[in-house]
Formats: sequence, C-alpha cells, structure tokens
Amino acid sequence: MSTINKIAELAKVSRTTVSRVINDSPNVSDAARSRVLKVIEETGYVPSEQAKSLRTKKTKVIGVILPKISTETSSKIVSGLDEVLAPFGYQILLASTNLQKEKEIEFLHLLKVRQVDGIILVATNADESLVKEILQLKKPMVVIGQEIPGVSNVLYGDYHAARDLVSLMINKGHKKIAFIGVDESDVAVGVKRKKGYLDVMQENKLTIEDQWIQKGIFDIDSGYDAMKKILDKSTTIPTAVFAVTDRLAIGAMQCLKEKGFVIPEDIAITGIGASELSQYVTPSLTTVDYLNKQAGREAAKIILQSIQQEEYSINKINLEYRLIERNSL
Amino acid sequence: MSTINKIAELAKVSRTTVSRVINDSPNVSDAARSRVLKVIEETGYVPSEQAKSLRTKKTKVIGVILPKISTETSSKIVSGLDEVLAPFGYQILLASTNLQKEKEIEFLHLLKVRQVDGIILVATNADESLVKEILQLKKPMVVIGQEIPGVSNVLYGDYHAARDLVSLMINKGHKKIAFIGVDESDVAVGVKRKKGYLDVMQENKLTIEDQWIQKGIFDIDSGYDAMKKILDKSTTIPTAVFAVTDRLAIGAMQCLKEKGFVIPEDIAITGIGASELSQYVTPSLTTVDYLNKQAGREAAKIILQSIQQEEYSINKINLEYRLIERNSL
DNA sequence: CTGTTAGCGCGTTCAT
DNA sequence: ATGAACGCGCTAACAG
Repeated sequence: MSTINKIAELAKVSRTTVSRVINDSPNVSDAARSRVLKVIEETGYVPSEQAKSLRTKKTKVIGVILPKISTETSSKIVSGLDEVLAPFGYQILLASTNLQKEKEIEFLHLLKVRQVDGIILVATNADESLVKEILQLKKPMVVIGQEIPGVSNVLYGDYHAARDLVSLMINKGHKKIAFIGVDESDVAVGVKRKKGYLDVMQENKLTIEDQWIQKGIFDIDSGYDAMKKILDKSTTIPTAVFAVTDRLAIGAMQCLKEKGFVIPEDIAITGIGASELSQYVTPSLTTVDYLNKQAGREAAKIILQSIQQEEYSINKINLEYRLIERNSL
Repeated sequence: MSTINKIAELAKVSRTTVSRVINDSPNVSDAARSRVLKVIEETGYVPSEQAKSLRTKKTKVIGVILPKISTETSSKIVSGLDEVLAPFGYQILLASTNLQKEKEIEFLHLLKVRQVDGIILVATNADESLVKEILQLKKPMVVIGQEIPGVSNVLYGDYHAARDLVSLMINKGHKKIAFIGVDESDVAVGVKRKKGYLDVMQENKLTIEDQWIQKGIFDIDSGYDAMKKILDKSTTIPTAVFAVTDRLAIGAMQCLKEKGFVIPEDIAITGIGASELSQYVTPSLTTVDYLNKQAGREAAKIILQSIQQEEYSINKINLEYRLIERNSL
C-alpha cells in the first residue's frame, strides 16, 4: 500500500502538492501536476479513507440499526437507503439488535465511536431510556417507524391504516371482528394499530369480546397460536380477524384452514405489510402496503440533508400507504 | 468529544498511561489506574476507533458485497454473517451491486481503501476480470456461491442438488421434463444446475426437446414468461418442469394455473432455494433448502480465522443442502 | 512503573 | 506555485 509520502518522493514534490493534486485545488503548476498524476497512475495509489477521516471528521458512512436483518421490512428499508446513499458515496454500516432492546442503545454508542456521519434507527420501541440516549447523541439521525420527540422521524400511517382496514371490514358487513396484536412497548405496531381498531369499533358501536383480542410476537407461529386462542376461548366466534402484521395474519389463516373454516366466507382476515407472502398465500391476503423502500429513501434524504447543513433541524415525515384488497376479505 | 490527551491531563499522567489503562496492559500503579478510570468515568470518554485503526491497521469491519440487498438469500446470508461476527466485535459494511457486474470490482477497491479487515463477496459470476481482481487484492476474503480458484469459497451443492431433484422427478415417473434456467455467466446457478439436469436426463436416456429449455432472470415474472414459451412452442407438452430457483418455479406455476393445468397432476414442478414463499404457495413447492444462513456463518468463521492467522490459507467449503418434498411434485 | 519520542496517512495554515 | 510544520487521536519502542 503506497502512501502519500511515497508518491511525493517519487514525484519529487512535497506531500502538500500531492494532496493538492488529489483534491484538485488550484496553485499547482502543470509540470508538477502531471508528474504527480503519472506516479499515482503507476503505483495505483489511492488515498486512505482512514487517515482522511481522522482529519476531516467525515467518514462517508451511515450507521443503520435494525431490529433484525433478515426480514422483508428491514431489507426493503436498507435497499431504499442504499439506493439514495450510494450515489453520494456513502456506505452503510449495519448493526442488528436481534430484537434485544438494550442493544439499540449499545449500538448507538458504538456507531458514534466509529464516527459514522449519521445514524438511522429502525426502532421497535419508544422507551424513555432510548429517547434519552437519542437526544444527547449529537449526531445527524433519523428514526424510522416510531415517533420520538426531538429527532427526525419517518413514520408509517399506523393508526389510519388500521382504521381503514377495520372500516373496510365493517363495510363488508362484519360486526364481530377479532384482533391479533403485539406487545405495546412497540408504540407504532402495538399501540397505534390497536387504537385504530378500537376506535373504529367503538364509533360503529360494535362490541368486542375480551377473548377476541390476542397478542403475538411478529412471526407466523404466534399468529397461529393467537387464532387458536380466539377460536377456543371466545363465546361467540368472530366473523373476521384483523391482524396487525401479515405474518400474524398468515399464521391465523393456517389455523383457520386446519380447523376447516373457509376464508373469507366463514371468517375473513386482513393483515398489514404487503409482504410478498401475502400475495401468494391462498386466499391472497387483503393488507396495506407500507412502502418500506420509500421509507428508506426518505430517511436517507433527510440524513443527507442534515449532514450537509450541519444543523440538526428535525423533520417529520408521514409516509403514504396503500390499501390492497384481495381475496381474504 | 474528549480525547486521550484531555484524559491524561485531567488525571495528571501521560497519554501512554491512559492508553495502558484502556487496553489494560500491565505496569500501571493502582493509584494511577484508578485516577485515570475515575476521569474516564466522569468524562464519559471513549477512545476513537478512527484513530485506533490508523495505528493498528485494524478496523473491526468486514465489507460485504451483495448482488442485491433486498432478497431472501442476501438477508439470510448477512444474518448468518452478523451472527458470528458481532460477538467478536466486528461490524458489517454493506455494498450492493444491484446486479451490475462492474460494481463488484469497484466495491472490491472501495472496501480495500476503507481498510476493512476482510471482504465477503456474494458472487453472481466468475468472470476472468473479477477473478483477477480478487487474486491481487491481498486481503482476507471469502467468496460465497461461485467457485473461484485461489481464494476461500463457501459453495452450495448446485450440481448435486439439481441432480437429486431431477432424479426425484424421474423416480416419480416423469420422462418429459422441461428446464427453466438463467444466464450462464452465473456459473453456479446457470451452468452447474443445468448440467445436473442434463446429465441425469442423459443417464436415464431421456430425450429433451429444444423448446423445453428456457431462461429467465431470477424473478417471478420471467418464470411465468419462460413457462409460457415452453407451453406455446413445444411439440410435446412436458409432464414436469425443473426451475433453477423458487421464484422462477413460482412464476411458472402462475402460468400453469392460468392455463388451467393442475399441479402436480397435469404438470409437476420443482424449484431451488426453499424461499419462504415456496412453503405457502398452493400447491406448496418441492425444492431444496440451501441453508443460506449457514453459508453466512461459515464464511464468517473462515474470514475470522484468516484474519487471525495473518496467512491467507484458502479454504473451500461445500455446504449441505436439504431436499424438501412438498406438493408440487 | 512511567513518560518521552515517534510515527500511522492525511489535510491545512502560513510562510516563502 | 510550493513546501515546512503542525495536528487529528491513538499505540508502540525505548529510556529511565
């Protein structure tokens, strides 16, 4: 690996001049410039980002904290991020919490120490401890998926999407609608989507049996289990089920099919997420598309902007979503 | 951001001593150590990885080059990588080529300039230009998915998996088996899997009509198109189709269903990949599971090892695979 | 046990 | 137009 010094030596100039040539600043004689360029060419020299960063305090790296790497949501977001970041020469440094909340804070620090230029956090909670850390981080950052005061956010329309879906079910004539949710430490998915459901039910003066409300943990199996509980424990079997994620919904569908229910005739079902799966299960799932890739793009734009202008303006974006009506309802 | 100098000053010792305390090397008096620790505690000082890297030539970062971020294969591999890398304090720097071959080489350089400790390349071709670059890179590296001489590889059992699948079809009584492949610049998927198919067909003295062999480009739609061509152009309609990826197979299934064929009674079909989709389509798809997460884990182990021992031993691993028999055959 | 002295590879004044 | 000198924050060799 050749260094700037070696180039200077070979080209018989000072390091400074080499540096000038590289960053094509003015005040270099054509003679000197061409000598330097020639040597650079010959040696295949490339300046070390490493050392450059140490001086400039810029790394051209954006840290991304994900709850889990291997999910459709995550990979679409990252894909969207990369799409707008890459053309500007930024790269993505990944950190996965594997759903352990403490790690979100841990990685926040780690990324800061690594001197990333900005941090994008795909959050699964809005706990006080996390909020506190975020606010004192003093780095350009964007939180996706959870509303956190004092920082830029890219948010999904959780409440309204849930409302739309439940309203749609009611319009189709359903009155007995069950709910499969997730833990409420996840404000966006656990609280807001539930509220959307509860509000619409109440506005329509529909009653909800206690056992119609169950919880899962984001995977297909837990959707299955939740559905089983609803079926086993309810006094009245509902005619429709609103699950807060596609996977939960698909698990529920599995359970229903096994028990011999016909979807949507006996029991209708809807999810959220527009996962690829939702399109190919039978019957295809009515769901809402959250445009995760778009979320990534928006977050990237915000972070670039906030890196440039050096001032931490806070930016709140509410993403569009798209209701996809299919055959499960 | 406080620096080591400030800490030294506050603790009334030299930078060296502070450094010693941080890296808990011996030869520090308890008095000095505790003074330093106290100051560190108070100031919340954390050494800059940045500067440390400049000295030690180690960044604790592994560069990962992917053909596309947002695919099940990629995200599982990355997930496997992270699983073994994270506990050792390594992080992943992402680079996506978006299926542009030239970018593979470009990123190889970029990652080197960024001084990553190692590079993992999920390759989609084994072109000469790429091989050449890899060999002169002088960095610990592992290539996943394509066999490249002179570097460590983690390989899927492309040839044998294809053989197994086609053999299985023949055992089930099929004699007229069509094939949906991909471009042959992708040696693993394009060439090896095809060879598995051709060899088994020949060994069983089964003839193949020209039009039974079609190509797609990895996505569902192109599987659909390929199937359409087979149906439209063949003199004899085959009784089974072997697609080299699940997505291709699922696209083909869509086409068959539309045309009124019953799967697997009229025409059977198989894929490769064990995508989540394959499990939930109707009928569920017979496929082989390539254990991508395991591929990531293995690659990570190799790279860690080759970073430690400082010698670039080359390591070839052939991954296990698992045939999953379901209802499409 | 401790501090001094040197760089790692680069960008940046500030003279010349 | 050019280079000397300095410093980014840290580790490491060498004296003491």
